[in-house]
Amino acid sequence: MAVLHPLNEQQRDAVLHVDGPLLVIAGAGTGKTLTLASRVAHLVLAGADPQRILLLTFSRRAAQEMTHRAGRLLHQALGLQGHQGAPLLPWAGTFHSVGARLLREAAPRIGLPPDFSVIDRPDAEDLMNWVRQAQGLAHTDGARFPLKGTCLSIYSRAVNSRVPLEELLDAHWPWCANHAPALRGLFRAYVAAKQDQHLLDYDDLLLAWHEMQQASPELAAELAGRFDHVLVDEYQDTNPLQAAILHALAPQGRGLTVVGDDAQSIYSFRAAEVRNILDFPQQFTPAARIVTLARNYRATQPLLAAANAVMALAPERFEKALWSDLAEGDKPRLVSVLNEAAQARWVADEVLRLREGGLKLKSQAVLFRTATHSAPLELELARRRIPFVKFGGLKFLEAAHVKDLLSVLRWAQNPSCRLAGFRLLTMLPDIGPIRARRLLDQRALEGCTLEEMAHAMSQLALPGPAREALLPLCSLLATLRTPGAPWPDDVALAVAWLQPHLERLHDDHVVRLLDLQQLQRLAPGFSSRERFLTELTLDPPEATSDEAGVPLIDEDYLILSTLHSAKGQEWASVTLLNMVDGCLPSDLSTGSPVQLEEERRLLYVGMTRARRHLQLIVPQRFHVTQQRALGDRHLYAGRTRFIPDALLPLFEPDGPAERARASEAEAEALKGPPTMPPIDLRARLRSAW
DNA sequence: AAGGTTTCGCTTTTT
DNA sequence: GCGAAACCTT
Repeated sequence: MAVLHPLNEQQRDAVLHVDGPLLVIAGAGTGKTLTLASRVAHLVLAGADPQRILLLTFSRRAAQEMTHRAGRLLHQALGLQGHQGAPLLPWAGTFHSVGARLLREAAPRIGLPPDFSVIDRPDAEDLMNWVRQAQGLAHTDGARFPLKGTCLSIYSRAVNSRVPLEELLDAHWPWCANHAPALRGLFRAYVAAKQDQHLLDYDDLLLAWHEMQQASPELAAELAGRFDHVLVDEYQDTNPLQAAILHALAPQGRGLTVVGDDAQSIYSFRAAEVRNILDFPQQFTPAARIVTLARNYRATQPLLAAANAVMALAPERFEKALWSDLAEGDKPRLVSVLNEAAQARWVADEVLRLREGGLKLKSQAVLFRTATHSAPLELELARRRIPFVKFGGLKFLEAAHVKDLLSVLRWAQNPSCRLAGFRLLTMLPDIGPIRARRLLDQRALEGCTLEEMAHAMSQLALPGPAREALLPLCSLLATLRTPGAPWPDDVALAVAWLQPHLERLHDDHVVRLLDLQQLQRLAPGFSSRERFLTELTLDPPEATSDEAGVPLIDEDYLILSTLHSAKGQEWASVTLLNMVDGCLPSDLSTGSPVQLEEERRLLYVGMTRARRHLQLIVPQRFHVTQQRALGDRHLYAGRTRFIPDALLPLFEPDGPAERARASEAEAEALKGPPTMPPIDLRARLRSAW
């Protein structure tokens, strides 16, 4: 069969496997996507109904990639011509987005309001904050209560890991352990607030899905019966809750395929459990079949040797060494530079040098541990007019004005959403938290007609300007809530309402308005207001439309990305920034061996993104923001502990500092007195206590 | 009661 | 170099 032709033996095994559960251990660059897409195409050719195939991936981007490739394979196999991109796999998406769709559909039967809104992380934090204030936890003198973000992290982890609160606090937030009872009360109130306002946060999408399976065996069976095949990508990054959902979807493991790589598990902070993938086979009787893909088609042997060596130092791992036919190639380079500024200059130089050599900017990427690490490089790139797009970090959707617009649409869609109402009302002149709350308590603004809303206003003594500003909002809501209002004209109306307020509140309203217009252009791509709101919160547009000049689609640009966002991608050339202890592993993640191991895998993920060129940059001296109190704001940092001296033969030393050192060494040999080694000031500071 | 201003404390990774 | 809480002015 044509679909099988380009595959190797193991890949073919994975594609042809029938019936029982299957685990595919797919190392980096071993053709995982091709294999999974081929399996889907093969299933369809063998008679499976695409409507009854559930494909769960980690990100929406991965889902698109997968459906695209499966579609192409099918087209080729069926000898179809051209562009007939039929909606091939309607059930491809993230756990969260699929959960949202299933819940929306089942809402009437499970007591869920059909107009529920999905809220993203910042909104959930706002709500948590609201409840936190209401419970008087905000200003408790003495024992500081955890901030909203921390509260939400604890809540989320409790839900996803299914670990009791006290145990969780002891393990991950020991300094909050004494707040356990207060946190429990807070969470209870948080859940009540969500239910009152018809809101589901990210965790609810999984939790409610799971509860729906548990609450009714009939419903569970019905859900399971809906799909003949369930395929899960990046299984190493699933958490216990997702594992439980999956188990209920395919109790006997029939038609269940999971694919992953334990060496690339990097989401434990989201309660992902490597154990999920390691224990998968034994969950079933007979145990699941295991197919291992170890032949790497991406990188050259020298790059793989270095990556393998880094992972080989991990105390615990699933034995598998990647190999490649591509013997030719350079070792990865370990580049010493003086400081972060020198790092930025070196990277810019190198990027241009490679481009001269014929490598497009788009096939080069610069990766880093945290979004802020790229700041000096971004400045340097802007200075030299090298276009780039950054992935990870701040999202378009998190900008205040974008949230304002979405709040209008959401409040129209879901009148119970006080979160949205509060946000909009407090934007108006002379309306602050108190009046906003009073207005919301009237509940009349939840109505559909102007008359109802006008009544609410008359109940309150409002200053003139507030009254005047409130009217247009009410009339907008009344219009948007009229059944059968034409979509996507809603967005234009909302923008028109928002514009004068933005002009009044922000100096940079021109840029903000441009963002909203961009959003307005996206709207027609969604079938309804509800889909627009839901899909946008579950899959925010990646790149920020910053004023820095967003490159045109056909223009060439360099990729900047966090290591996490680089998952699943590959580039001809990859440069890793700040390969020093404190950045990787991150200072915040050196607490436990488990965290440390995850940082090691993060380095592995970064290194295995490269096809031909791999550069690891080590700034000798770099700026540490936490150390302001010390006069010297720069510190000497050592090379990352994941590349100890023993591994150096696998790397090629490079960089100006390296050359300087080489010539220095030469001079030393002639002169005599040794230079002082770099001092690890931080170790000294730590040992002082 | 709102809204602007200052000061203090913390600072990852993402669906 | 950022957000939340306290402080101060209208």
